[in-house]
Amino acid sequence: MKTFYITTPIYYPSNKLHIGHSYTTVAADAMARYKRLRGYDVMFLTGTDEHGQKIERRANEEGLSPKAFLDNVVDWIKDLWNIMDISYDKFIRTTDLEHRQTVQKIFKKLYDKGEIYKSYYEGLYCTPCETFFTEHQLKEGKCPDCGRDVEKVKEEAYFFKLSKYQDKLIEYIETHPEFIQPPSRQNEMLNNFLRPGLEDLCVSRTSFSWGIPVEFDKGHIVYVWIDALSNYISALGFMSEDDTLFKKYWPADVQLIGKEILRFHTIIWPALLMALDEPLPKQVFAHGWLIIGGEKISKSKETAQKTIIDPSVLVKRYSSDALRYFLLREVAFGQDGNFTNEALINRINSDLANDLGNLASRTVAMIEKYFGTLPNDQEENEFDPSVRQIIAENVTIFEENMEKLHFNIALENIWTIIRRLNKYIDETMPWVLSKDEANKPKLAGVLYTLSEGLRIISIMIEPFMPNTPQKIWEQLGIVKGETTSWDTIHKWGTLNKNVTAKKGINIFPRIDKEKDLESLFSENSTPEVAKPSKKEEQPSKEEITIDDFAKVELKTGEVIECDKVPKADKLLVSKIKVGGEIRQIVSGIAKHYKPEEFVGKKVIVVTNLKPVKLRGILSEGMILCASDDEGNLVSIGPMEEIKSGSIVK
RNA sequence: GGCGGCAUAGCUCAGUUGGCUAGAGCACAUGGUUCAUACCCAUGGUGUCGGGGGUUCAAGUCUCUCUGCCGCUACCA
Repeated sequence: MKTFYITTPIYYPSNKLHIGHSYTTVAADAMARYKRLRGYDVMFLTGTDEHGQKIERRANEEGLSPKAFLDNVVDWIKDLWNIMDISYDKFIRTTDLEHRQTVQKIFKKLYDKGEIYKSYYEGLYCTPCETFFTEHQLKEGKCPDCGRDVEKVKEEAYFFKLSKYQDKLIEYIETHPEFIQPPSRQNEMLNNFLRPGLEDLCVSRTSFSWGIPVEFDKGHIVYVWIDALSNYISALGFMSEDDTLFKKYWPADVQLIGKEILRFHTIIWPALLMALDEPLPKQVFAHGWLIIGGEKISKSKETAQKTIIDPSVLVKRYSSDALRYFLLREVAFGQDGNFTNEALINRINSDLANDLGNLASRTVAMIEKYFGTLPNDQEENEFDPSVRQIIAENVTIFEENMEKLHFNIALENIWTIIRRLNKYIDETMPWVLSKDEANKPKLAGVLYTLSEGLRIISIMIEPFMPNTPQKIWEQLGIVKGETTSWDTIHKWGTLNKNVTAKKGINIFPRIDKEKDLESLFSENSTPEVAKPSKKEEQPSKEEITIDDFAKVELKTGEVIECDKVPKADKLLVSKIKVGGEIRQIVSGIAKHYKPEEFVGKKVIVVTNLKPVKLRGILSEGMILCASDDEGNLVSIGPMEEIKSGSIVK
């Protein structure tokens, strides 16, 4: 039997998951279900990445041990996948004993092979500039900014020889165009990372303890790269006593990821596998993001506040089938797309209720009304050939699109069939046929075509909407089995002629959009509303004493001059009058302030910060700014008049 | 700044190797229909295919250039 191994990333459960995580997982699930229907032996893996400093800190905040904190979140996640009908075969947690052991073995093996070596965090350090540089950043062996000598600074750590794989990776990507999908991402990786050159990768830390210790050097913790990435093979028992699953399923057929982690999965991960002498996944597919509320300035906040993104709320309200359909239909897989509750309801109403639900409803109603059970005596009509042709064509294209993970087009193919059948009813006008007893065979033929069409549709939607097919089958008297297998969608006439229909509840009821959008919020006292999810809440820092704070010298000042730093997108260089002196400060605020509008601003300046050079320009201090997790930034100044140069404390 | 991508109907987008009157869905309008979930079917766009040059018998499709967005990347003390 052919195997199919598909993975999602393992999610970082420092908080609850949101619609974006559901998106990836639903896509993987649809693919897994599709392949199972096609007769593959499927392994579908998802899970959680549970180590690291942030988890440690979050658990602390909650007053729990990391493990106890994680168990709660993981239960929540599994519940979510349950109500979303995610049919994963295995859920891996990086805190699983088996995973921890495998990671230690992998680390050891790489170390023994000389792929990992102990060294020092050996930056080439320019002391005046306080900056680490890599070899190729240097200009003639000197600091590229100030031209002075650099020195090596050391800190003990383990390194993976990533640089060694640079050429192999380039060659692999160039000779395997299907490896990185969509193709546009290939250039990104080649141009930005591979061709400029790779540096060896630091794969251990000594700065935190919540993680997997390096077996032979306990002070070191395996850093995220090897810990998290190897889940894809540790889940299959790689390097364990029983590695039959690994032998059976590896290499993965598709690894789905969000585009933000492309680099790890197309450079570090393959390099690790090369170092282990294991084959690379056949494909890494980076899908886009669901944008909440969009980028449009005027509307963004309002829309974001009015968008519920907690998937469990949406599932309870609209059903998992509807949400799953929407996620994969609305946006081209691989591109970014907008997510709004309104768009969701629109899709449910027009595609699911009006087109599909209503087609089933009217078909069943007519069979029930005119026959109850269709007679054997059935006659074709002039429109049948074209219906059969549309179905045959779209079934074929559908399968091609599924192979390419073009879910939205695949769904469109199904809806082309649905529309054709709705049209077919108008063409054949069964209610007219029903008025003449002599037309009964013709009428039965029409209703059979509709039933058979619905049967085929119901099978095609199964990967996307696992609960809906059964509802259709029940109403058409179809029993899951031989007439619902995948192959039969190619065989027109599989359905027995004596279709017996029994009307049930509406498969997809229409939704009153206006009312629903309102109640979506009133019913949920604390709805999980949209917030850009890419940046997590800033964790609070360690407590400090007043003496620590006193080390910082803050003074008021005024911007008297401001210009863009050439060749830098984010930097502005300002002259700030602080009391009697004038300081030059470089700040990364060009995205938020135009130089001319920054002039005249009253600001607060950190005046005893060690000067550094940024882009070759001396910066003597720092301007205080506040920034939120949505990327907004404002400078902070005195609220009322006060003499320039006043101490702030 | 470097590399890459995108700009097509009110909205979301398709448009293979350049070739007949530029498409789909949604929304809107008109007509039809009543089996059905106020649904379905039909019809309806004068769209400068972002602006401007060029190649060609022929360009949304190739090339140059300008403009505007986006992604990755460096600089955010």
